[in-house]
Amino acid sequence: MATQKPALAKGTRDFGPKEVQKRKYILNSIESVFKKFGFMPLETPAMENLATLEGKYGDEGDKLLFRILNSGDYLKDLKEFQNNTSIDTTNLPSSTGNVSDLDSKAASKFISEKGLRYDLTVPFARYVVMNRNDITFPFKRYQMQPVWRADRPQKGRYREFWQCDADVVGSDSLINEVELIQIYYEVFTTLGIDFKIRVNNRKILEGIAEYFNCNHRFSEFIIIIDKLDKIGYEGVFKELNDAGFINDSNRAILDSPELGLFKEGIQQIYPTFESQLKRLNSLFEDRNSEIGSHGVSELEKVLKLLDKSCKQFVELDIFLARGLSYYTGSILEIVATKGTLKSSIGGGGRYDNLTGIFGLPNVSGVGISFGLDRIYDVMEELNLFPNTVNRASSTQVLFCHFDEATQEYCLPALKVLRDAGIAAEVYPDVIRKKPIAKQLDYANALNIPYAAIAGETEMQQHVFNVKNLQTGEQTLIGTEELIRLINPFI
RNA sequence: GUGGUUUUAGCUCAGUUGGUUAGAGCACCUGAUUGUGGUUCAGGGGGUCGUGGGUUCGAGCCCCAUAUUCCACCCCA
Repeated sequence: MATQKPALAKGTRDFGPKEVQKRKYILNSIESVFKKFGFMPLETPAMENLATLEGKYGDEGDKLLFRILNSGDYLKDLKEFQNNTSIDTTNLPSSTGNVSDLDSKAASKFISEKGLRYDLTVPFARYVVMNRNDITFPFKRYQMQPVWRADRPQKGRYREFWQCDADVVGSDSLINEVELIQIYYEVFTTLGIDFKIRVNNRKILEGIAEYFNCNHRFSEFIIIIDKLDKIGYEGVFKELNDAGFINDSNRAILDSPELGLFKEGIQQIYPTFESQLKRLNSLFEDRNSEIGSHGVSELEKVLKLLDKSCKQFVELDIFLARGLSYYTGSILEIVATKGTLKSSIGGGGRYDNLTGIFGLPNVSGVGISFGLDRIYDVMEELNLFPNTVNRASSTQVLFCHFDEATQEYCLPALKVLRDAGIAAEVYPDVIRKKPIAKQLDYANALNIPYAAIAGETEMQQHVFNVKNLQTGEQTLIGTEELIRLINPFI
């Protein structure tokens, strides 16, 4: 049989012992903060029905869904369609009943019914609707699981990556926004990451669109406006023009540097959040933009409730438009301020209508997400992992021996150490040639700090020759002393 | 989805205008050293040059296709 060359699927990675150790450190840090704020765990399946996933993430998102081929004879329905029997073809792009007239998107409806989850929020909304009678609202849940996107991999972008989400559904209160920002603050402070939280409100964006008379093509307009800090005023104006947004009714405003005021000017001219929001509000009042004013008052309330230490990391970005199409209120985005990763390491917002799609209207939700893999990349680049998690093995002591007799002599001591809560192991094989050198090599490779060497003489004296592998010091001590050496507090 | 880039030993990478048997460092194994590692010295094993085609007397090098890596755009964690 020909051997095949082992390889990973595109955009996926293995995590060796060291990586897992460090990823768990991040996960544990996040989870403990989630718990402290009263969130409860949830896990959902890797795959969902495509009907659950499709249409929730916009057209771009639909393209990035990983679709699962139906099991069994997955061409069966397609053949039936070809034979034009019982399938309703009215909603399909091709109603000719001819397979060759179908495009891939239409054909996929016949051969794929399930997909891998794209995020954790939509499966959560699905769960809430299905379990509405058993859930006590407001429901606070956290969820830490992998998600999949059929994206082209690049820096900070993978096809399989983990999200750590905390969401509250069934509560309109802006206290939730405040608490979620506090969670961000606590987690990133604990991990030692320099960050800033960019905040905005979807209603402010809608107010801005109204201000420029562009609310008829809201998201398109906002996506262009959002690029202001990237491509500048001229770039935005050109893109708006190319997209046909500029007309006689708004040419004057867009042409004026007032557009620049929003991004380039507003933070300089108005140094505090309060003054920025006030200025924004007066613009909205000029236009009678009720929704814009509403967004301003929501943000004002959130900022008012936020404690000082937290607030210094918050930055108002009135053009921040996160892609997910389901946000209706607050919008949050986290970026690391040091390191080379420019894209966000977390994000979130409020969504009022997500459960409505599944038949449970009037339940408002708000949530945040941590991007585990990007957080890992930032911490790795900036060397932020503590030394204790940089070790692959947690073993403290390796018992080294020369033959069967001395190996057996180690076993009772090994058990005593483990019973005392100390991670310890015995080298499993008996080595005839240079046994100690081999076993010390093993301990070094695994960064094990102590070696307990048992030879003929040690066995007779009921002791071990305990070697500190960092300093090279050796002492002859018994099991009890060995325990105290490793953990003086027992 | 668009554009560019990468792939040669376990790892990181050299490899001249196409020309004998494809190299280095690290790692690994053996010995100097039969109870002591991270230092030194000597020796050793290991590669269908991503894969499949093509051009050529001859291909790691040129051409085509494909996979993959990384990067930018789009979009996003």
